[in-house]
Amino acid sequence: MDMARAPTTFDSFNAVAEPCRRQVLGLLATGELPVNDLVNSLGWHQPQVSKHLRVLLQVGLVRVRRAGRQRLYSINAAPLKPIHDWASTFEHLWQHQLDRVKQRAEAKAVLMREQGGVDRMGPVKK
Amino acid sequence: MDMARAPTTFDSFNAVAEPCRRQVLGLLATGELPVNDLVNSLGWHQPQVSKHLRVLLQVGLVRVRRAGRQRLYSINAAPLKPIHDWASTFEHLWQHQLDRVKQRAEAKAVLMREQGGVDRMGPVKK
DNA sequence: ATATTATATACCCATAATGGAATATGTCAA
DNA sequence: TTGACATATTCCATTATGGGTATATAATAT
Repeated sequence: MDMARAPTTFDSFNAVAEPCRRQVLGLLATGELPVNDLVNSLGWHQPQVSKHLRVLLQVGLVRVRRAGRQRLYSINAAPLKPIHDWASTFEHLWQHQLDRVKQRAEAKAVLMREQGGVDRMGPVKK
Repeated sequence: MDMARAPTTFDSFNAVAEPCRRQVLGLLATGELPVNDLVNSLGWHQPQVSKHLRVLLQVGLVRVRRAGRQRLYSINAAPLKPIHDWASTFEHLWQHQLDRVKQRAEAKAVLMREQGGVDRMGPVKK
């Protein structure tokens, strides 16, 4: 009865979920750019670029400045911080997981050294 | 002519764009939980919870384990790392921005101390 | 076998997003 | 003014979401 899905302009999480928009931000990370440069770098149709920029603008991830007949877009990374912070909340969890993977790998390495086995699953032939 | 929007199950970026799903992950961060516990904690309808869990499962953000007639869901944070890493790419940008804000605040504070002015915009009365 | 509990799926609806193509707006030049 | 260039907006078709409600499936208890 209400929204089908949070609009892309709802917050930076939604705006950035679209891979295209992440690409745009990636390019803008190097500095201010006019729309046409983005169009050329990305190889997309100009309206598409403008539309993605509009979404980014609405969530405050980019700023615009007019220079003659072009509009120079620049990044404003601040709204990405909440995303980073939120993900950080879970950092210890994937660390542990990676640790476990690493430990298992090391344990295997030890076994190999001890028994001179081969790095392969299954029982080791005696 | 193709996808209207990347499916929520496309990657963790999209899965996590939905605030509800972040809530679920938040609860699971404390440990394995059966669906019903989530339903009670969140106060949503059970099918809704199951559906969100399904999306999280498809992008690998949760694992399931059967225990009798219940299914115990646990978090698997690994797919959040790419999000964290991606955001980190821009960290220096929002740092700078924050630094600039802080610097401006400090500069203002200095002026206030020097001239005993009031924290207000506009020209300072001589 | 049947009832009960726990969870998943199917169906409906309103909303909206994406890319493409065409067109509008705005700015500068001649 | 007219034309060329830079960018934005509108319209279209396709796709899929998320909530609600009803129902299916699975496991346990009686």
